[in-house]
This record gives sequence, C-alpha cells and structure tokens, in this order.
Amino acid sequence: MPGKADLSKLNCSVAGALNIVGDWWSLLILRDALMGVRRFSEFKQSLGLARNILADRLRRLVEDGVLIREGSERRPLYRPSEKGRALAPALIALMQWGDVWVSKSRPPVVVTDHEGRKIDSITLQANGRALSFDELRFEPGIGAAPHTRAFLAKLARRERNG
Amino acid sequence: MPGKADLSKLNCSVAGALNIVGDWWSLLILRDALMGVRRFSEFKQSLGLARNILADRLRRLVEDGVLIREGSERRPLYRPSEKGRALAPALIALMQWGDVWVSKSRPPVVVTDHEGRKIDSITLQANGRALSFDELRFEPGIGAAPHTRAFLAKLARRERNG
DNA sequence: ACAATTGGTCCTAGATTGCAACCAAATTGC
DNA sequence: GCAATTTGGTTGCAATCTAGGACCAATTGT
Repeated sequence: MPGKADLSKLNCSVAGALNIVGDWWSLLILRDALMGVRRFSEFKQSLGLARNILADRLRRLVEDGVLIREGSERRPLYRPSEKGRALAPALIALMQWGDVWVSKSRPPVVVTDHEGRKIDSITLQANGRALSFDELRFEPGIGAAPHTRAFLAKLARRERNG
Repeated sequence: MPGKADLSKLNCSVAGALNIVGDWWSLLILRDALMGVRRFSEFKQSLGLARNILADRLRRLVEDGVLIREGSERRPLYRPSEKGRALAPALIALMQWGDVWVSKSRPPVVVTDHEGRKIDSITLQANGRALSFDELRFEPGIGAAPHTRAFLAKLARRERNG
C-alpha cells in the first residue's frame, strides 16, 4: 500500500504522537492555536497553506481531540483542548531548539510568563536535578513487547562493550 | 509548485525545526539514533520503512548536521551530533505526551537517569518555577518582522477583550 | 437588498511515498 | 582462497498526497 506510512503499529509513544501531529502542518496549526488563532481564515493567512489541506488538518486535529470545534456550524472557532495544550512543552522545546540550532536571525517570538519574564530553556531532569544526555538510559517499560526488550538489551550491551 | 511546502519562509523557529525533522520519519530515525542505533540495516529493521526513504532521510539529516556519518564509506555508522542530541528534550516531551494522551497500553520505553530513576515529566518553567499554560505569553522577539508584531498584538488584544 | 467575507469542496498537475528488483562492495563461512 | 551472504544503497513503477485555483452556500456588513 504505497502512499503513507502507518506509524501506529510501531509500539512507540513518539510514533503515536507523530501519527497525530507528525506532518508538516499540524504542529504549526497547533502552535497558532496555542497563541490564540481561532478562525479558518486566520490560520490560512498566518501559515499560507492550501485551503483543502487546512480543512483536512483541522478536521483531523478535531477528530484526534487536539482541537475543539465550537460556535456556529458554518463559521466555527477552533480552540486547543487540554490534550492540545499538553503539547505546549514539546512545541516550545522544538522552538527553543530551532532558535539555537537553526535560525540565523534573532528569535521572532519569545515565550514569557505573565509578568514578561522569559521562560527557562527546557531541560531533562530527574528528581528536580538537570541531566546531561550521557546520563540518560532507555529501559523497557511495562508495555514493552519481547522484541522491544531484546532490541533495547542489544543496544545497552553494545553501549557497555564497544 | 505543488509537492511540498517550504516552511523556511515562515519566520518561525518551530517551522525552522520542522523543516529539518518535520516529516513522518526523521524524528523516529533520530530517536533510534539517540537510543544507540547506528547502522542502516538496524534503522531499516527497527522502523520498517522503505530503503530509499531511509537513505534519503539519513542523507538529509547528515546534511543538516543532526547526524554524523562516519566509518567506512561503504558501511557507515550514523551517530547523533551535538545538534542532534540537543533535540532530546523535544523528543522526550513528545514521547511523554504520547504516553499520556495517545497510547492505550503502558509505555514500551522508559527514560531514566544512570541510576535507573525515571526522569521527571517535562514542564514549562520561569526562574525555576513551574508554569501553567494560562501563565504563558507570546511576545514579539528581536527578530520579529513588523507583520509578526501586528499579528501578536492583535491576538493579545483579543485575549484581553473577548 | 446587495456586495464582500468566510469556510469550505472539487478538480487537476506535479511531487512524494512504498515496494520490489537490482547491484557493487564488504564480510562471513568453510 | 573462494563462494555465499550481508550491507548499503540506487532505479523504476504505481499509488497517494500536496498545492493551487475555480467554484459555491451561508453569514456578515452597509
């Protein structure tokens, strides 16, 4: 079946997330929604994507519970749900990475708290203490298939040896 | 020009980031690489994607400096660069979101520190204090185009009024 | 009442994806 | 040392997805 991948079979939460917001536009639509964009035409103007694609993505994001469609049937508003708002850390982590590693110019948008203080750069922590990448380990979880277990064990073994 | 969007013109760091890792496979390839996967055939087996797509994505990720291609020309190893490792927070934030909001089963992979303690869930903070979504503000940055400024001002105005 | 705006749908051309077949170099088995 | 297998791709084809524009019904504005 050519055309598009079905990531939902990969038994991986990243794949599950990407199956919902993994295409080129969905995350940008959500970012606009989190910033306060609500109307079809505003998304269209802000992102400059084709109408049919925008309609399709909005429908899908509503189906997946990331956005809520409300107001009149013919002129709806799209508002982020709690599930959508919960993506803010991932989105902002991506933005910060883009600021540091991709953009040539200074950041166009800054995220602050309600008193205008720039938010901290997002880090990995355990028990409130920051972790470097080298301290991370990937362990099989409760939902790990045998095949996943073997896979992780092989990688960990290699890490220790070579 | 149908086919694919050029996100690089959006003057947005999220778009810049997505222009590099915004397709269905790139982030999953990077996730594997961060977990220790190194060889073409290992990525292929782990993700189950087509060979030509994998070859294309690996080449692009190397071009963009996220992965480093090393070892023999004919049997290279792909290792995450510092730029690639810097994506770990965004990736893990996405994984945590998938664990909570998407997966039906228990998490297949758990990220811990070097002593096996589960890492904290990733949150937004300012001055070390956790922020709720409602406390966030999106302000124009130094690199904001006039059009971006007007856009953000309109959204902020609306937030205050209606 | 009338024109403009909004929120779509439909159609078409071109780009992208997945799959299978193929291939050369490197590694393995004996 | 030599054949067989594995590795890391490339190429071609068919199906799918994308961008863009034309079109349309229902609100909204005047």
